[in-house]
Amino acid sequence: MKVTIRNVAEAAQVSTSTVSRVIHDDPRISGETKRKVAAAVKRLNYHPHAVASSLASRSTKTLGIILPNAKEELFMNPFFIQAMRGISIHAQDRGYHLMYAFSKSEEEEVEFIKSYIHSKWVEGVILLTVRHNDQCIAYLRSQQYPFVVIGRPEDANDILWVDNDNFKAMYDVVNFLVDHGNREIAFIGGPLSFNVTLDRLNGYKQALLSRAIAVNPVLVAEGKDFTEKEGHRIFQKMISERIPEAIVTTDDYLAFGVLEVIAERQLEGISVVGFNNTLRSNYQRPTLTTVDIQPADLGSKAARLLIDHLEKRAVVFNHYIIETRLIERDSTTHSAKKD
Amino acid sequence: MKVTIRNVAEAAQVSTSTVSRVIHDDPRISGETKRKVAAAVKRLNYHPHAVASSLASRSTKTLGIILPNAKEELFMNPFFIQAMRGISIHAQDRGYHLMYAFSKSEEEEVEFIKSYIHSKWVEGVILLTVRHNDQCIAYLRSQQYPFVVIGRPEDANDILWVDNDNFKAMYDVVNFLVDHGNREIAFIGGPLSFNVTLDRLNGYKQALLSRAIAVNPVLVAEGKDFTEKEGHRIFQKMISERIPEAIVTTDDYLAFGVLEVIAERQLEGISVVGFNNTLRSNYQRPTLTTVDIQPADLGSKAARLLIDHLEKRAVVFNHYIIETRLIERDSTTHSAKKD
DNA sequence: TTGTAAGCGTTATCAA
DNA sequence: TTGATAACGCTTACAA
Repeated sequence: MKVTIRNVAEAAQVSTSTVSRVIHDDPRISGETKRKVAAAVKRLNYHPHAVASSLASRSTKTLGIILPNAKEELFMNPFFIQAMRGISIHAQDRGYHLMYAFSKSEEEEVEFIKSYIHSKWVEGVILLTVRHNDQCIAYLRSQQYPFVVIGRPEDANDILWVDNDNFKAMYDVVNFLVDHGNREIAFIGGPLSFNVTLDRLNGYKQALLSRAIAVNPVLVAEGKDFTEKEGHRIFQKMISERIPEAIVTTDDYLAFGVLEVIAERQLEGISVVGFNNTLRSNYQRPTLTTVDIQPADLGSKAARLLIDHLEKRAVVFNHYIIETRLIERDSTTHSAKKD
Repeated sequence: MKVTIRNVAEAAQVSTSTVSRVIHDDPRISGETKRKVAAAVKRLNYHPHAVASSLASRSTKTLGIILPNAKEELFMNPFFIQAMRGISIHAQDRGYHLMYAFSKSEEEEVEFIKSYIHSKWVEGVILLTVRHNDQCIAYLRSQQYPFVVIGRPEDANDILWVDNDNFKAMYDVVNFLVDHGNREIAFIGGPLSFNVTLDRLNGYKQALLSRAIAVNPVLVAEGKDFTEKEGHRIFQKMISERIPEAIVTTDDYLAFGVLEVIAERQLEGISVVGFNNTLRSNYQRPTLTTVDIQPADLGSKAARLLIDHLEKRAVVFNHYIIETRLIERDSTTHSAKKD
């Protein structure tokens, strides 16, 4: 019933090693036997047993993906599925398989990683997010296990990572706004303890500097989180001191909060820009101008980096920078029709 | 460096088979040796090599998930990531691993399935969608390979599947609308070639019947697809003949199209209900009343059904029905504030 | 260019 | 209750 390499060998009148070689396209095999074996493989409908092959060759060609412990909310964000898709596309091209697991807490994440590593199922791990003081990164690093993370980790040396250029992304956004005639531009970001926030804040400051606009501290605010509520609170407070011409934020949800205040106060002609191109940004009224971080690209490049590393290709980089894309919508045109 | 079962055996002064038994909690092992071995395992920090174990036991405890070839669009729908999450949660409890792959076309899907099956990596396959005349189902069936599908397949006999009760879901929606004083209720569905559509149409008809309301053929329409555009087209045509008091649809996007027409024509007091609780339904104005199909539940039960089957538990069912949940929002209250 | 045979790290069968 | 030992199906020195 079950056809093994042995059967093929017998059918083709060669040894099992020869069959193995033909299957792996070993160059030192004659065209003659190659044909003979290939024919037998076909005739018997033989397919190598991946598990056996993995055991013998000590290589599973499998990567593991850890999905973060997250509130339902997080999965409303297409980021994850898109990143997983990007990873899958690249992994396929390189002949790698993918395993995944959702966790319920950060500790559980580490447990999964341990189980992946110890059981020797996966040869490398892909982390889809970086946390402050990330336990997973700490563990993987301590084990010297190959892994890549999406997002720039705190200590990026000797670690594989993929991220957007958050400085440049925000730098470009601010320039875009200045080009459109805005000078008083506010910045509302998440906690500055995140690299992302810091990078974007720096991009904001540098862009103003480059256009010879002074940074007004009153127009720069750090949020406690990335929520709509927080965006609302911050902007409400801000306008009691000064009403800017435009606001850049580090997250669509912060921007939604800002838009709410604008609607409530019936402020006019104020531009707002978000980050992440969330689904909602396109259905919000007005639709929100936002920065797409290209999650599928992030995923695909992460897979590439990790596989290159596993296969010890001449890896020049330990990271990739993925281009972002500004998506212009109504929140920066002031031509939004009022429903 | 690498510690194997052999090392543990030597350290504990027993045979490898004894170690293996202890690890698998074989009942016929004395407490004494059990302790001895456990100690050695701990001391040496031994972890079984999953690949070797799989080969010997002929069981990988791994399931494969095929993600459909889909337009970007589809992944805006949280269904997939939620279903994958549900699958993961259950699989973890049962000690199963998961592999996944995105495909670019239906043929490629079949190729993935073949590769999963032939390589013997996975013991069963989970399909997240059913197509009309589904090639994947046809192939898996022809190979007699264990699989489960989310959605009711065309020939549901001898197949494992998980689905909502689409008849009942729509039946309840219509009753809800009747309870709220509506009598002229229209139905706008996708192609009737889909079981889903048919089931929901039947639920609609039966509910009207039960409330002694005649079905008006003018108020029943079949769409060519599930798009916003199609919903718009159909409803526009429908109101040229007759304006209903309420509309039920088989998909949020169809409902969005209907809402558009309502806004354009400034019709008032018309209720609209969608299906799937898409992200957008909650940000649309008015927010859309819709039926949540509980994707995580669908996933989790799919995993359960498949694993039960693989482990040959006394499986009474070849399917599970997942409850739906009606989410009431502004589109059925007529109290929506107009932005 | 091909074959022989020793692993790869477990589990399972059989015997004790 | 435990131990030998032969699988599991393939890869890979090493030999020829």
